[in-house]
Amino acid sequence: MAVIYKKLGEIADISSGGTPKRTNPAYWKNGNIPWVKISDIKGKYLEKTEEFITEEGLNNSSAKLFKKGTLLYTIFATIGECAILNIDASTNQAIAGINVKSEKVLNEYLYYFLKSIKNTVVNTGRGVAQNNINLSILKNIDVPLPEIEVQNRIINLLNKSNELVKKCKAQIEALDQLTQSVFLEMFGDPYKNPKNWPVGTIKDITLKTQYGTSKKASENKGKYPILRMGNITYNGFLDFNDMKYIDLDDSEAEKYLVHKGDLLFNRTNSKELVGKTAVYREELPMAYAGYLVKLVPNEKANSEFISGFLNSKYGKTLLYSMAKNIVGMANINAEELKRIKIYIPPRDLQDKFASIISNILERRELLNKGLKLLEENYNSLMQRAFKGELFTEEKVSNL
DNA sequence: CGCAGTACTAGATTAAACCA
DNA sequence: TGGTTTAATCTAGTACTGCG
Repeated sequence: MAVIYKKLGEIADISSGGTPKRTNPAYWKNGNIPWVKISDIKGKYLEKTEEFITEEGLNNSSAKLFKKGTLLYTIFATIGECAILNIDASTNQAIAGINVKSEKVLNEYLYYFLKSIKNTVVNTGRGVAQNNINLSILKNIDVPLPEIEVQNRIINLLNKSNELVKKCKAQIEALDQLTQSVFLEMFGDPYKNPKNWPVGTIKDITLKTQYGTSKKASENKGKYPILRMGNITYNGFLDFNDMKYIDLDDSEAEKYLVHKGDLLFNRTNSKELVGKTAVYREELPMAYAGYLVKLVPNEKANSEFISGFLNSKYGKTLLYSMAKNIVGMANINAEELKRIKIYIPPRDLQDKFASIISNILERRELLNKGLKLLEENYNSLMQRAFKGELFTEEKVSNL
């Protein structure tokens, strides 16, 4: 039996909102009507917003009030994000509200369907500086409409698959937390130093520091991949997606290559991100850019320990307070980095910590691979479900 | 004349280049 | 090396324009 298709415009009312004048405080001050912006759309359900507008603002602008249960769909700048309203709220013109009016369509079903065609919709976007799609594109989308029972099956299946993805992410998150708690357990609170380790500065455990190369990197040409600030994550990992390349002659290679066991430190960035620190754990050396500092520890320290220290809550707070914030950019130079006070536990204990970390990282790697599979599975289920490959009317009636 | 559509403006943030 | 300036990018918000 062929699945019936209907236009989204036939099964739902679709309209977008508009922003009340920001210059009129009467529209915004002390408002109690939730105001949804694109950045509020994060998960499947939208529970709360950052801003609110007033009754007056709602009535004197093209802002519209959408009821709980409305599907929100972003149509401007960031296209194709989608969520189900779990509260009554108003939106701006970047977000369309889709109100299902046919009882033959389940809200969640439509939600998953819209997610499954995101790429197609995004590609229809037009615009000079920013892309946008208009409401008629939305209204023209063909929606496959199987029986409610089939819709329910699809919803359940995708919910389950999505749940697995979420759980896996939570496990990875937990492992990252574990790194922190292992550090605290082994060495104690860095501020109180309950185990009375000798105290010194980072300088005492540093063999040398070196700024990276100021050569311009190229998109694809060059002997070495080059690490830039974006490659260090806030959590202290290296992200090798989005690499550029560079050539170094032999005399520069020594200075501007980072080797396994070295520490990388981001000296310039916005105040929050200054001091991002990660251990370089790869076998093959890479180049690194001038706004990163390479720190090679001496015999007293293992870079995993220093990284654990700087990535601890204490370390993050300290770095934040140290960053000199001038015209939006903040700095911590190599000298300041080396002046940071740090407790110095025995080297063998630090090495033990490093080997635990390496175990955790292995497990993390496995989980990441698993996560990738789960996500692929989720996406492929989504695609197949709406092509009618998973459930047909006959199959359901036989079950 | 109201409203949808979209070009334009602007702010926040991040990344990279520059210069003493 | 170190710090400041500039560029790029991403996203939110405003305000015309033209159509029904």
